[in-house]
Amino acid sequence: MSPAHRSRLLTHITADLVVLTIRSGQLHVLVVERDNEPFAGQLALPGGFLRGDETLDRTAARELREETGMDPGSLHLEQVGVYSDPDRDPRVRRVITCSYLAIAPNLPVPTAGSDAREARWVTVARLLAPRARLAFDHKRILADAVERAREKLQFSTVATAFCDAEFTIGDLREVYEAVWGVELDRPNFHRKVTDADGFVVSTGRKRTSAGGRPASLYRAGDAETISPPMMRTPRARK
Amino acid sequence: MSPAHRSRLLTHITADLVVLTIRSGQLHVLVVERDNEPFAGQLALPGGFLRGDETLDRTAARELREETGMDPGSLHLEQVGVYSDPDRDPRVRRVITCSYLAIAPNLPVPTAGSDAREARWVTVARLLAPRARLAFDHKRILADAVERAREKLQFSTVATAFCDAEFTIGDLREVYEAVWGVELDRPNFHRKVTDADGFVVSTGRKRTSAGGRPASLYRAGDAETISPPMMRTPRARK
DNA sequence: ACCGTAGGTGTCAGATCGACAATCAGGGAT
DNA sequence: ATCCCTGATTGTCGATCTGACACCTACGGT
Repeated sequence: MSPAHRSRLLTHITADLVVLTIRSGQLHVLVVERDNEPFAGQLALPGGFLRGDETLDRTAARELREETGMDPGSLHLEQVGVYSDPDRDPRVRRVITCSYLAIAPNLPVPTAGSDAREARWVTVARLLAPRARLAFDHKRILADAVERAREKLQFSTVATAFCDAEFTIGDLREVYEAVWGVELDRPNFHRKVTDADGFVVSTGRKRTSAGGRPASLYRAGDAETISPPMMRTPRARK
Repeated sequence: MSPAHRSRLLTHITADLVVLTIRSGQLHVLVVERDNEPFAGQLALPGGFLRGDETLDRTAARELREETGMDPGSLHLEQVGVYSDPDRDPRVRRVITCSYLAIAPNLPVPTAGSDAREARWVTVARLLAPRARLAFDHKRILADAVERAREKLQFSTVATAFCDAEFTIGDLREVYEAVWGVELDRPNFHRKVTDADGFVVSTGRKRTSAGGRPASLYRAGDAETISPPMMRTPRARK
């Protein structure tokens, strides 16, 4: 082992959060501005250290509440991957992180969190742009989590996690369009989603928004997977 | 924090391997018999501690070579998940592990590994049976990795990682049948696989084995995903 | 009353699927 | 040499799914 690493046998472990939501048709992620070195002033994903008596899942849930004021019980939260490059954190103690993907509906305004740092929504497109910078290896972590979300939309029903408890098929379609960056055929999407077993359940109600016929309201069904899967058909962006 | 955990702020990190292969139509996993406490004498997944100067991916690759004598460069190796229950390891130092799924063709006899402990293949079915026991939380880790493998067969081309460099469509079909525990329709499987873009590439050669018409040999194609996916059709087991 | 907009249904041709018949090409037995 | 058994591979067909797109519905706004 090289001398540079001899002093780093003690490792700390963190959970970092990639909290995604859709705002006005764009995929957004929650970021905080760092107060301290390293990377002070730069944007980073929210996250924090594992405590001695908790699992990483609990760390992720706790940080979600502490840093963003959101309720971990109410939204989709799943482990994505571990990042363990010895040099990913320049501090003396080596830090390994486990990333979590969280999916939230639009409603909550995160900055309202209690002891939250300056947390805010930024479009994923902006943070993944070639010249964009994030602290540590968070750009990579973000990219991996977004890719995970894109894949999961195809085969699972997580898309409903982006919506409120009651939503229209149009809302759901906007989720797919925002996350995949494609435009989907309305009629076909409607049929596929309503025909799929356990994806959406009709409540009797309707919602009448500005312009257009009132849309039926649905809530998420029991199913976790969709078969056959939703297909990501490449067509020109809106 | 409770006193019981106060002394466990220092954590060690391991990589554990779920090495899968197919032997005579059955899905097998590589296990070792533990020499030391805890769980001495019990079966466990191979794995080992992260070193100060390496990533977890490198730890997994190194342990694969050291404990099983296999060449990590030649087989599929992917991170699956992190297991961080504070009580998952009864030792004083808390141990968090990251599991890796490795997929190997049948050929290598693992016990031939250099400084390998007693390593051997056991059917997954046997280890996942209700009354079966594995050290630590390795039963859960195994179950999760196998489930990951099952899912990946649907949408990706990893099934070829179970085969030798050159293989027949029948070999590939046996992989699906063993991992999914179903019987697939030969003609339809053949068509689907050969029609899928970049899944398999025909070498000119043929292999003539005992009984039956000689089968054309293929090698893995460039594609990593299959679209449309392979469908797991439930039919009676052989 | 008319228009714009978005929700939702109908239709149709082409692709895919699952089932299964039929044909091909070896080895082994007679 | 011939027949039989086994698995590989090709054909066929009806049921289903998909993607494109016409068309009808029901609101708010003007």
